[in-house]
Amino acid sequence: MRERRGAVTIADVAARAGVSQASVSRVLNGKRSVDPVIVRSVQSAIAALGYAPSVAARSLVHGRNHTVAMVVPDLENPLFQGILKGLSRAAAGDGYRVLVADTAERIEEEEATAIEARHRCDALVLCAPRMPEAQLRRLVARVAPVVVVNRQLPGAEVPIVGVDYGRGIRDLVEHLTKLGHRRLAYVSGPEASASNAERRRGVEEAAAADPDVHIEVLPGGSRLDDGYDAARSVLDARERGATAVIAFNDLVALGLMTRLRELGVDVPAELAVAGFDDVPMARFATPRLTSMSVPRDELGAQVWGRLRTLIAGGPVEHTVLYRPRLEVRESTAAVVAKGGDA
Amino acid sequence: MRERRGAVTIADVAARAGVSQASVSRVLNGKRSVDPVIVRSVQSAIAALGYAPSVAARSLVHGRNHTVAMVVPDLENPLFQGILKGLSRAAAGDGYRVLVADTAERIEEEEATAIEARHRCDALVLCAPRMPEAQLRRLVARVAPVVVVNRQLPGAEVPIVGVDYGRGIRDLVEHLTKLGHRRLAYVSGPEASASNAERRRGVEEAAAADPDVHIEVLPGGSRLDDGYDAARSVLDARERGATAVIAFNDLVALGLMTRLRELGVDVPAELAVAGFDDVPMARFATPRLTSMSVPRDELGAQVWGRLRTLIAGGPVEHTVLYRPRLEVRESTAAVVAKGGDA
DNA sequence: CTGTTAGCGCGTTCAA
DNA sequence: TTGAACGCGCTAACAG
Repeated sequence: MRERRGAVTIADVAARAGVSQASVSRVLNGKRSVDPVIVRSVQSAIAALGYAPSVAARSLVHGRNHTVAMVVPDLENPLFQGILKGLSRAAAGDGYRVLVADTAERIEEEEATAIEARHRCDALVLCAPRMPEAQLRRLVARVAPVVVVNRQLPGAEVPIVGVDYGRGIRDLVEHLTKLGHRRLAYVSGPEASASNAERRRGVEEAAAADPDVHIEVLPGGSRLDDGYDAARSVLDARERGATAVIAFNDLVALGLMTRLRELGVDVPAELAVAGFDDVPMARFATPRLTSMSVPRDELGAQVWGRLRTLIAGGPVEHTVLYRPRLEVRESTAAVVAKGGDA
Repeated sequence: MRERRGAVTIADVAARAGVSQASVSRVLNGKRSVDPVIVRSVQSAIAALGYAPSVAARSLVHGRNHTVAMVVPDLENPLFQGILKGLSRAAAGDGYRVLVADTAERIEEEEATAIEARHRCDALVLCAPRMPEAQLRRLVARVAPVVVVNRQLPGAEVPIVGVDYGRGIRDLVEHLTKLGHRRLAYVSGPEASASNAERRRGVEEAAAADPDVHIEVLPGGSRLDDGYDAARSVLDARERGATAVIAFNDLVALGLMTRLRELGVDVPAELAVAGFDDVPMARFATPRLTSMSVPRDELGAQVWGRLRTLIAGGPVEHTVLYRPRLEVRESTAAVVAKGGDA
């Protein structure tokens, strides 16, 4: 791009090598058989002139960019960061690059951003946890090829790569109930977030599966501050008998633990706390945070695999959901008989 | 891109509106004055056909992509994440998008990656903290327009946006000496890192400025684990009289504090700890981590400003270095008279 | 003010 | 095997 006017073109190479442009093109693309003599002269001409093919011209001819875009609401989110990293590295292996289209949380601009990004790229990765489902369906049909991250979209012709949050939550609840916890609290994530909805479903299923288990849902958020601020309502829940808390994600859990420590609440002795995502910091918290591990980079690699198939004209591959892995650490311990409460 | 063969082109619009392609083009670009009647008919044709201009064709004609690439060694790094975010949002405001070129720590491929990325874009942002200076100089000249992040490059014709690490460290040392600390330790970052070198220079200058102050340099790294592992040597330094530690960055500081807590060393009573970068978690650590705040997003915005000027054919603007701001928190406190040591 | 023409740089027929 | 010619979709001259 921005080939400073007068950049060396294939014509210059052809002239210097004394052959036609077509021959140069063939050498460049290894097409057909070309006389070895010509090959050499072309190659040396290329080297001498420092020629590099014009990406723009190639794109125009092929209708392909070798670029894909990833649409995200917030680059701050560790999950998306991991996916971006995994995606960009995997794609690079196939000569593709990744464009970031950060919508800065403006979900009303998400659709337009996606469409615009699609015009510049061969395919899209859509991370739109809060876009209304109907809108997402329409969008997906319009911008194909596309891979959707972390959302269910029943019946839609689109590959989905994500995390089985429901399953993760159920596994986490099981871990806690095995430790003797019966009354739990779930500090939820952003209201409209699809992955939060899945977690809540997991919470409900877990509660429904065992009549002894009760899970209270508390408002929360997705960041450190949200967890910090949720301490108040968490402690209220504790008054009502809760002995363990599951946070929407690790950031919330870490923020919560910070506040609890300030308030002199001992984790896990007085209250067990668990997070979700297993961010690096989880292992370094005090106490070390029990969490559900999600293979962030691997998700990105899987996304690329699906995308690549689509770009090559292949079929919509099956949805793949990673089952989070329980990482038991210090923040969750067996429930302790508790004195004087109702 | 990937205009499915047979996408609607400007010719279709022209035909439907009963005008020439040139007229359509004019309407599209608001060039010259066009008969309002034609404008309307073209617009309705565009709407009816759902026409969207081909980015590839435009790029070929203009020699511009409206895309810039950011080359980074590691997307995991909070600083680069912040810059990417700030850059991508600022660039979006001018209709530009950002391509990420993650070199996956392979510094030997950095140059090739940068050149390749440059072919797809109108300009480059180079984050190459470990690239040898001579190589960087050559590269910068070759891929212009380009902005360099977080490195000094005396005499080179390139805008630089960065952080004044030396100044930051000196301010931090001053903070500690005011608290009565005289013997400090600096847990350094990656060996070849330019920003680590600047920090070390800051350390030396601070020590040179005050004969009473001694600063010992310890090996370290850039991640949580590195800080955790550095605890051993930090404690050795403490045996030698050090009462305060400055870590390469917050991650290292946080990892270090985790280990210290495990070992029963009280921060800040027995040892003061300070970090650098002021990542969100710093405020939520226990104790809350004193750190030097760096405006990550703002850096990205500044980078875009410089890049935009360059793309528009403007001059190489002055280097801008942000002076980190001291955020005093709980992890640093006044030195306490210490009993029985040498 | 509008239409015609000529490329932008490359890949790809189709003859030779 | 090679080269000439055309077209990808669009914009910028130049006439009219």
